[in-house]
Amino acid sequence: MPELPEVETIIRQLQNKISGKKIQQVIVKDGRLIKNIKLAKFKTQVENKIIKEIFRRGKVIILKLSENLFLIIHLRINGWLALAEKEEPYLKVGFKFSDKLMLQFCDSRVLGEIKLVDDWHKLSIIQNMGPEPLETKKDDFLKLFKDRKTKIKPLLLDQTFIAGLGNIYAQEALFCARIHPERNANSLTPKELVKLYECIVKILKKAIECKGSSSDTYKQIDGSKGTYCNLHRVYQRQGEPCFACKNLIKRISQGGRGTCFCSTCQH
DNA sequence: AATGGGACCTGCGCGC
DNA sequence: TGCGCGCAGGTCCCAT
Repeated sequence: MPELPEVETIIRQLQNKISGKKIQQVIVKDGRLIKNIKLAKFKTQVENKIIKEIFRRGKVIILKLSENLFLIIHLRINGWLALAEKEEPYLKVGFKFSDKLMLQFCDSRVLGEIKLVDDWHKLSIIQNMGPEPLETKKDDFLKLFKDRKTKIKPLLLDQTFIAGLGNIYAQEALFCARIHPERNANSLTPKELVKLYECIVKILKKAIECKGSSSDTYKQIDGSKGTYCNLHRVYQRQGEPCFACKNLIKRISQGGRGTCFCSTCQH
């Protein structure tokens, strides 16, 4: 799934490759992804605009265009971006430049989102979003957990609590910190929270270094894979031996989503 | 505030 | 071999 490290990888690569380019033509293969604006208007508004800046907030990709327009891209579960001349499989919306390269939003499940807004700060997903884990100091991180009674794993997935973690990195961080995913957040000791903080930072940085996890459809913009999936310790490893203790990794369902963990190592 | 469910979607793997 | 079912999960929305 595209989570913080995958989205960070994408925006860094886009910054190098498409900053300053003019979008000559918008190609829409599936209009369902375009959410807040009529198709025809979307095309006329985006065509001939210049890409001024590329950044992200949480998992949201934001392209600042000329004339103060913002193109908002959310890959959700299965989306990926490609930069190529040739049409990729599952191409849904393409942005063609004058050199024939095309930024391609591909999505096999059609759950992704594209919006065009004049102020990205006003988007509700942005307004409700919790802090960036890599820009949060340890003490501020610890304060977030005060009075939170919910279970720790679903809490880490909650983007209004902390931004950017998804099902892969939440599970990996909990294993790294040796914390059981069903623990109530307010039962964690300061020592455990510090460990969790350090694990989240360490894992996200390492995953960015590896250019993300290509467990599913995610790829880099040139089509190559991210290699952090080779370092997964629990995600999708149910029934396989724990790398630390050899006991079998378990899988439970929390809030409708799978959680893999080691019941021996994580308490 | 917490929790659970459904909706959005389609590809894939499984059982029969 | 082929069909149908259920699962995968990010986010939003509604109900309890």
